[in-house]
Amino acid sequence: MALEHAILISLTERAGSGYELARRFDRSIGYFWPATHQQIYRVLRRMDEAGWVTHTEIAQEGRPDKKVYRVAAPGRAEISRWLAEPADPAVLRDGLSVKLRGASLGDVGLVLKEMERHRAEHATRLEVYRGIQRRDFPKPNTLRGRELHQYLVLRGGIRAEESFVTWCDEVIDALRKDNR
Amino acid sequence: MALEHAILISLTERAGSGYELARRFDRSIGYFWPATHQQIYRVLRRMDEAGWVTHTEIAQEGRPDKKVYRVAAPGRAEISRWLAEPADPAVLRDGLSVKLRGASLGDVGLVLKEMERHRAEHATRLEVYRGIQRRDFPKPNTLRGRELHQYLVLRGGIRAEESFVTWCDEVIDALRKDNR
DNA sequence: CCTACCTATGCAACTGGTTGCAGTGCACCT
DNA sequence: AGGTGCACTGCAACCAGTTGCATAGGTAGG
Repeated sequence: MALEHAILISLTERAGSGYELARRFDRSIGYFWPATHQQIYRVLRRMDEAGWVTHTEIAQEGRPDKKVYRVAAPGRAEISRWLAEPADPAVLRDGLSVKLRGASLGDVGLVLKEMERHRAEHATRLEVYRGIQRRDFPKPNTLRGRELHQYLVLRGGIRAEESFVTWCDEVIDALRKDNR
Repeated sequence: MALEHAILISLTERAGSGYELARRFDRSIGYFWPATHQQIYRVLRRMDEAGWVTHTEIAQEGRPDKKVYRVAAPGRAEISRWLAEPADPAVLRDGLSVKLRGASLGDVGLVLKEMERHRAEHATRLEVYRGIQRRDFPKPNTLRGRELHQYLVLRGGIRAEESFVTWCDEVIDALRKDNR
């Protein structure tokens, strides 16, 4: 179960509250390990009880108090233990492919529309990734250690989105030709 | 929930038992919508109760009896209803990326090994896909309708695996250089 | 002024997916 | 003779993830 570890890793980079973590997940680590705030809160509490993290309550004015979590020694140990065990293969669940496969049982035109919509969404996300690359990693070949690793993960996202967009184009093109 | 629909689509292509469906999922539709036999059995029963599918019990000699399911009219209606509604974006959960991101908190060499292992697995799967392409779709530009759609889904798998393998190579190369 | 959204945490109920087990009979290997 | 593996279905327990809701003050916009 990698959610614990994704949170721990994110917390080593910077301490934060459940809410903040949920935001972070929305725009970085959650691209390949999505999580809702609910899940994050639950896992944080569990890890707190297990002693992997500690929290300090911070009173705020004008906005609700928050609990800022940071990784404790057992949490760090747990990360390196987990890093050493084999990762199971990435899970992909793509309803769009299922639809495409069954397209001829319904309105193919609608599936084509869906394809175009997804193409647009992934193109947007690709631009987001490229923006991050330009802003945060302008000189990739100077990177080392943690920053290099972060950059490489981003590269994976870019590659995945690129190939998704290209695939959509191939599909859209083929469906249009088939329709003529 | 696309598992119902993945099963229905698979059953329109060919009627079959839960067990057979589980096998099929293992080597085709399950590549982008994985499911265990347990899940398939449960969903089949639910769809049977809902009238989306019907089953005939088939007594076999030497091996256990089986229930062969086929799609009923309401099931077909349900497919085309579902095809017309928007698909939510593909979900990816990739523990390997999480590991890479946190690699510097543990033994980077081990993460590199993991990367190589995953690279090999994905290369194998890529070869499987390419084999299917050669065998089942030797002349892609003559395809139309259902076969075209199936081919296009396979193309998506090929593209995804290709880009994954290339990414692994990029990562492996970069980690090695960083280690020197 | 009212609505809507943001920060912040959390409970409760639910659905989807996983794991472990159990039974049965045949085929194959050692 | 004994073990493993395949074909076939299924129960039970569990774990992970989703959805809806509650609370509560602050800010921004129509």
